[in-house]
Amino acid sequence: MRHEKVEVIFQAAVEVFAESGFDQAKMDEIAQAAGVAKGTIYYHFKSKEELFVGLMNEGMEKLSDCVRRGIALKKSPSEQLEALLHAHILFFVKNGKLAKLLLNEAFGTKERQRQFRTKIREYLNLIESVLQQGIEQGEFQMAHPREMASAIFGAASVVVLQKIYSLEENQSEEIEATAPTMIESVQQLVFHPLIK
Amino acid sequence: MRHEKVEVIFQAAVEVFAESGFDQAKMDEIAQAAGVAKGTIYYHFKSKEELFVGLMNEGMEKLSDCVRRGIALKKSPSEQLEALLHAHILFFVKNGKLAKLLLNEAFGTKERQRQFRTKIREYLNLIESVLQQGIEQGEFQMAHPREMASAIFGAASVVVLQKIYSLEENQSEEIEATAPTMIESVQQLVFHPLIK
Amino acid sequence: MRHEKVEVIFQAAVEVFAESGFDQAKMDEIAQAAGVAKGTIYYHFKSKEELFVGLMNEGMEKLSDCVRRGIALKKSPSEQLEALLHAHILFFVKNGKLAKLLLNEAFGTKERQRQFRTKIREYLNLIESVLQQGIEQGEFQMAHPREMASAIFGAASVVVLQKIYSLEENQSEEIEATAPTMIESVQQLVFHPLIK
Amino acid sequence: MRHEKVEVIFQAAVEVFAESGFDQAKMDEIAQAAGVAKGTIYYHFKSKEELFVGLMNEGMEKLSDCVRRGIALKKSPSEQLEALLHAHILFFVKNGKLAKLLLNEAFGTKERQRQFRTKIREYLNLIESVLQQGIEQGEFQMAHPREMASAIFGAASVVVLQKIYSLEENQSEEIEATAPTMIESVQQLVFHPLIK
DNA sequence: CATGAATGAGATTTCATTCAT
DNA sequence: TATGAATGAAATCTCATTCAT
Repeated sequence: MRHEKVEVIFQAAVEVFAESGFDQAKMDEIAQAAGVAKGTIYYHFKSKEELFVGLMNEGMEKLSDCVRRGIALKKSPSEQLEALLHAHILFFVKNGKLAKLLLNEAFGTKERQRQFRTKIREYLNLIESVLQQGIEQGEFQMAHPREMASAIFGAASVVVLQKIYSLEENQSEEIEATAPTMIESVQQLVFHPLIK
Repeated sequence: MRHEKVEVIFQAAVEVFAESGFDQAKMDEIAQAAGVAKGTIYYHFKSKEELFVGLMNEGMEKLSDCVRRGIALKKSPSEQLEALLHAHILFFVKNGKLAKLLLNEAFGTKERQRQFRTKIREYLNLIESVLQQGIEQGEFQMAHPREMASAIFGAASVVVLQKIYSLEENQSEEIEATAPTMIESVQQLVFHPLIK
Repeated sequence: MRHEKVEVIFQAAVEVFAESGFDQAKMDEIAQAAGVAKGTIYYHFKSKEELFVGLMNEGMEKLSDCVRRGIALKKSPSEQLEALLHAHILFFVKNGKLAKLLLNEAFGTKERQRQFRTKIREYLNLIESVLQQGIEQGEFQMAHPREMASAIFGAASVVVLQKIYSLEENQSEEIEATAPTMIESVQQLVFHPLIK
Repeated sequence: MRHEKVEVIFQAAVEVFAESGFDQAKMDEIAQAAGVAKGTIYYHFKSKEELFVGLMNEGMEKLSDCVRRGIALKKSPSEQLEALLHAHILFFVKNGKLAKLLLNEAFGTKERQRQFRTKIREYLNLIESVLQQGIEQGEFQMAHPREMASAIFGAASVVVLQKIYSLEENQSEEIEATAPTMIESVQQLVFHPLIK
């Protein structure tokens, strides 16, 4: 298993990065949150950037794993897509910090952001491959699966993000209770026409 | 009309903020890009934050106006929604800088980000009101119009953002040519089931 | 003329660098000695290294100028060499700080040290050219003028350095009074055999 | 005999200190070069400074011994001085690392540097005593043997140092081949007038 | 004896902001 | 109005030293 201190630092770093964003996050704050000395972080990570990238990779990895597991149980592409949306939203609901980081830090021209987008690109490819299979098997019909993947990713992500922040402003914390509502909405968007 | 220098500063600031994000953007850089002295910015704006907020407000204002104009021409809610998506995507395609800022800086706990989200909230209300009207007039059918508004906003925004960055990485600049593809995809997502 | 603050910073920097060496010299200390804020140094110099290199270049320039002026008045190579030694030692006596920096920081593999040695190399070439002329005009006789230049440079420099530090340890400050002694010694070394 | 690990650490430390200077030398680097853990160095040496001082003392000791052995074989002061120069230069040629440390770290106000200079002072006394004997026995003639000792020391040391670095820049490694040239030059400087 | 993870004091550098001109 | 030199608070990162194992 990973070194104990590294784990603690990771935990703290997610919190702080998610709360403040990369630039506003202070290594001091992360150290304090982790209950270690600042130097300890630098003993285990070469730089703030490396710590961040490690975090991101792990986060995207977990999201991917989680979604893949959800998909694996299903046969047909439409069931798989349904499971994908379900898993994606639930994951973000349970890992709100990562959701925040995702939209806060995924776009931009810095190296760390490019690395991040590479991981997102991989995740989008996963979505796209489900769509593609649906098309091939005659279940789905669409002209641009790549764009559709982005759109679905955006819908499912922003729905959760927006909910997180609006609940935060009302100081309400019961986001998990709203998960079904969000899942239902995105699934309707994808599977049923809005128009009667 | 607005003071000439203010206009120049605004122009430069959008560029720089979009390219670097709020924190990494340097007042020096903005001043240089605007061709004025750093002091001049502070003569017209109280702080970096105020400059940013001014920018955001103006940007969201423009987006709102643009979308409202698109809607105004249409009668039925479904036509209005179609026009809204069309206008939204086209606006982001033509104002990529704002699109970048939107997702880069909209989420977070800093005061400027909260102000930003207030504007986004207003824009989401606009979308929601179209959905609501559709429901009332029996055109649309959905359980959670608020969540649906977020989802649609996310889909339309992320589709453009993802395209912008993927084209940038290929050093291709013809994003305008891809607008129809993106519009078509999001409109299908909203109006037609993916499933045959 | 050079900017006033730049001059002040230069002055202070020579003191501090000479006293502590490059690594032990603190920018804080230089700022305090100069009576400016630390940021001011960085407004005028990109880095500690750049400040140091600026200093070195100026110092070696002055030494070169001083020696060249001494030489210019003389006709024969032997008179020129005599004047060179005289000027060199007197310069180091009057600019002890530079003398310290010279031997403290001229050797090493860091970039700043390489730059420094380039300047020293130029200065050694000056000495060598006097020796060379002396050989060509039949005044001097030696097999290896390049090595001889180094040796003469070392003799004249170390004599002063050693004196500076030995006086410092006795807390005596009258180094100027000892200049003739040193000049005489080195000139004897160069022009007269030790052996009767 | 000295503890095995201590020997290894000493070896590594000379390398690293010579390459980087005292301040830039990292204990980590020394430990790695020695193939021991960092803690091990601290088991054998109280501090970085103590390690350095130990090194210096040993180095100057060796130089002294070497030169003394050279002198011991000769009778007359002039032959002794000749042997001294020969031994000094050869020692620096074979122990370039020490030569580098000598000029890099001998001057300065830090405690370790003062200790270092004490050793150098002793060595200068050795040179001076040869000169003094020469004067007393009527072989030499000079007004200031102390200054002359410094000058000779400087000449012999800088000649080698300058050669070391100039060969390094040309990535040539055959310094040993140039030893006779250097010895000849310094001996001419000391024993024969440059002037015909 | 030996280790290497952990520490924390302290250094360099950045940059929003101010203010005298 | 406009300027840009000056500021200083604050952030990242380094590394000698310690100490539990």
